[in-house]
Amino acid sequence: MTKGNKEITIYDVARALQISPSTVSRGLKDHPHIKKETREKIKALASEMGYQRNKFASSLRKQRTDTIGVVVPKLNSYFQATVIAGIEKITNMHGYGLLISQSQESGKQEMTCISTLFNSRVDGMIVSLAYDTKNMNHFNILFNKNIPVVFFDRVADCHGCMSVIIDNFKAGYEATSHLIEQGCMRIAHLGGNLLRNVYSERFKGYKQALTDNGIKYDQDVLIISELSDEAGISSVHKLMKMKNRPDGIFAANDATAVAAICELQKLGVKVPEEIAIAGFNNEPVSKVVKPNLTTIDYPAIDMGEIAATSLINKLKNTGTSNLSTIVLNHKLIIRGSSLRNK
Amino acid sequence: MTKGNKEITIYDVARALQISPSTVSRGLKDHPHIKKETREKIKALASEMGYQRNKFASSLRKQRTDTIGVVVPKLNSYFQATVIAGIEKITNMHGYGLLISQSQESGKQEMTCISTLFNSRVDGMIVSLAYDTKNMNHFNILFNKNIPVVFFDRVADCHGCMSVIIDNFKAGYEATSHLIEQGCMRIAHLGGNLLRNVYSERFKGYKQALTDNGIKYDQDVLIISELSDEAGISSVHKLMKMKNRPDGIFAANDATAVAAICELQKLGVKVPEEIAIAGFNNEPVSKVVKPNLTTIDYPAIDMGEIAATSLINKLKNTGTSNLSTIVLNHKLIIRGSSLRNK
DNA sequence: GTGAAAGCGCTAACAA
DNA sequence: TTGTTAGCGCTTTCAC
Repeated sequence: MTKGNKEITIYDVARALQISPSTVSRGLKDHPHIKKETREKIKALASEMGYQRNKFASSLRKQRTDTIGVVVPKLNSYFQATVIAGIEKITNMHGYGLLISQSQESGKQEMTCISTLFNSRVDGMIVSLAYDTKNMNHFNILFNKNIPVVFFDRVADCHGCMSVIIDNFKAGYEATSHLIEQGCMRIAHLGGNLLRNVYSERFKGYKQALTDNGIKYDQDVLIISELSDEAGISSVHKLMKMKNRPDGIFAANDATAVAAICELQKLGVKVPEEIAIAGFNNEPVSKVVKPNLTTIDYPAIDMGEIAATSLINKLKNTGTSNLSTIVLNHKLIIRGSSLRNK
Repeated sequence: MTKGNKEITIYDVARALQISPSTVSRGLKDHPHIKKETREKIKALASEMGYQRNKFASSLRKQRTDTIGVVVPKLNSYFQATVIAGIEKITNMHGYGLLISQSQESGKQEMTCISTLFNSRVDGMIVSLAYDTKNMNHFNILFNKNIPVVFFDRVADCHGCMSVIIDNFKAGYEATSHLIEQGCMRIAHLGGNLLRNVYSERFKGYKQALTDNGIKYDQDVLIISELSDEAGISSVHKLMKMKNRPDGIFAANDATAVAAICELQKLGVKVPEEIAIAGFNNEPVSKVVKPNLTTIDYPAIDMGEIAATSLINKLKNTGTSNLSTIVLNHKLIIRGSSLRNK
């Protein structure tokens, strides 16, 4: 478009057809007022002439962009990429474009993303919060203009935004209970920033499971980190140095759990015999590590599709758009890392 | 923007300042004809009033969108996400927006992506081809309108498009030579679609290394697949059924190599003693699998940055924008999966 | 150094 | 069922 031959406009089509531009405009979008015959003619000629709607003129006029912004912490996980595939599927179906950006887990970068997308005048946004986002002030520009936001996975409770999540409390409870069933008496938790719902809920579930099974919660074996590989490794060292070593670990994500397994093995500790381990997310790597990782599976593609559908419903004011939270099912996947020989 | 209070425009700023809209427009972009003093005043008030440039009006008028389209095969790899981070960094610096889409490794889906981005009137595009893209016809709409395209990693030679790649031939040669040095005499190759430069070059390098070391290339141990986990598994079965089993495997990506290692171990075959293995890409999983995977590392972030920089140079007609191919360095990372005890 | 004015291509209220 | 018309907000040529 920069240089090449000039674009075909509705005026060109109108002139060729000896009708008015507005009729062309209407015909192109199947406006019911236009005679079917005329519509067909318009569409046929338009496509023959290679007409492409000019989104800028249209957005300018309509005060809508038909574009949705997406902000995820990182793109490089199977989970996120799959959620996005789900979002893409739905938004494409409804003729929305997608502007995707990554906050790189940084609250500061997240502000930039939000503000960039805001300046691009997206109609709505789908967001999963960065690891260290402290408050939601940077969303105010959106709320002030009534730009709807749907959160998924890492959500926040604000301004009645919709959220799509799983029951992280229950999942944490189940993973921990499973470890207890396997005979663990002292279970460490490698958790994330408790500001994030996903991590605080998983932690609460963990604690509740301990309590319900008569095990005392011990703060010494709670290790909060950014849940990286390195964190997994250093956490293991910390735990192994204890006089009172844990015999189980529930990690809030797979990366940390996997790093922990590898490091434990390096230290000569047997998994699951000496320490049983469970992770979270069912990333593909959980099937590579030996023993395979017990973890929580949750439906990334559905999360994306549902988040997108909710947002579009809200934008179009159709469907049941005032649901505030949608909770999807998760599943505990039991594998070798936690299964003690029976 | 949909409903909320109306936007501030240059007219509002102009009125408040008792000057003309054109002066405001110029002042905002530091046009040299405007007195410095006036410029400052304009900018101060504009930001105070919360003015945001309307990109649609601007694009409509300028016939440029300041937006770049990106098409990658899949988002869910460390490599791709990192390339994109590199692209984002550069494009943000230059005030370009980014439209990202995934072809899901399907040539058909790739057509849709290209055409959607084309309809969004991106100024230029950065592309890594899908697994099974057969021809480049769907790029013609871009070439016809002089929309510049930069390819990275999975590139194609067409219309003088720029490409950012590594020397896949050399990398394949090195990986194979390394296996030979470790004593492998019969090396299988798990390759990808030879239509893709990356796979054909890796294959050629493999073949050349065999030849240079006096090993006869045997087509029986070349297995072409879509390089998935499943492909790794079934390939291993196929190879293990042979009377004349290979003692080494060079896989064209890490996923396949890792799946192969796991499956071999399941079958009771020792890696690297009985079969030495090398992969490609240095995905994080290569450090999880036991033994750790020997692989080729290449600079994803640089690839993204360089691709973006080249494209922007081309768009702005600055820099050395007529380079056709940029080749980055790669590195053979030797790990346990190929290291025979010495 | 600043302003007036035209127009980018589309949509929708209103008119016919 | 179709046409007329008035902008959406910005940029830029031309004039002063």
